[in-house]
Amino acid sequence: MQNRIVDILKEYGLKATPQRVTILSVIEKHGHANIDEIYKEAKEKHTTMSLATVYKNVTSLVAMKLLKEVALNNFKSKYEINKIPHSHLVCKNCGEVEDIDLTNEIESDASKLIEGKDFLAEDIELNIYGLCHNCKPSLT
Amino acid sequence: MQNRIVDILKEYGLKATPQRVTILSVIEKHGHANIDEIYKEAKEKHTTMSLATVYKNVTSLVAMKLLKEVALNNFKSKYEINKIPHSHLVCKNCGEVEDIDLTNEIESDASKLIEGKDFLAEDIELNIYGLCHNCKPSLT
DNA sequence: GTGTCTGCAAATTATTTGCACGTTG
DNA sequence: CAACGTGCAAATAATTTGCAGACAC
Repeated sequence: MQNRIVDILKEYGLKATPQRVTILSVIEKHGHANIDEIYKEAKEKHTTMSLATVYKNVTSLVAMKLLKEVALNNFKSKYEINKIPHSHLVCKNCGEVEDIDLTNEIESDASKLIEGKDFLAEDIELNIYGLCHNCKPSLT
Repeated sequence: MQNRIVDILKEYGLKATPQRVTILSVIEKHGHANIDEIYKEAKEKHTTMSLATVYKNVTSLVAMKLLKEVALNNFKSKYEINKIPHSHLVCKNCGEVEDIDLTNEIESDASKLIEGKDFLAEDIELNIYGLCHNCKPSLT
């Protein structure tokens, strides 16, 4: 598991420092995490971990597309491992993000939408905001 | 035009201060604007306008759903007048946002996606990231 | 007239940077 | 051992807050 991360980092020409590996494994474990969540949890493994290190790593890992930012209404951005396109269920109450499959249908509908527009589409992002299974009962 | 904004504010029980009306008309004029853009342009009409006033107004107008936040990867959130659901073309290079129609097809595909999930969907948000007509020629 | 709103300044929070030192490859 | 990465502290940027005076209604 850690080895897989180390291998991926090497592919990208990045040094597999323990801090960096920890940051990635925290994100992978949770699926999605914001800077503070990453910092808090990574610090448990690595008491010396600094917030600046989290920022620097997340920024560079996003730049090389190993991570992907998930910008959210009302909440701080979360970060996920960049994998095949998928969509998100976002809880308006607690900010939790859950992945769901992105069917090809949506991609093809999206390409219909931009037909005739002078725009070069690269990624499609579908976020569905609502209430997750935990928050729904208490708020409805 | 300004009158329409004044009427809407009254409906919402908000005082139609010149600052607030200006903020809304700046957003309406541009379609989408972030805090700094709103501030900069509103300040031209209203030399005394403070950034805190922009923040306070945007926050409360979003809370009462007259405005809607558009959180963006890599850029500061923009704000738009909250109108019927639609999608966005987001330029990765310059951050410009353009509206496109959200067809019902996408809504129905989205409801298929969440079928069987224990999640109460409220809004659907589709953002297509790529290069706008201005940035495309220089970057491809 | 009064309750809301503004503008300012200060406080808080978020993010970035520079640099000396440590570690990976 | 060379390049890269870390941790700390300081700098900068972003956002929020408190409060006194101004203004909408």
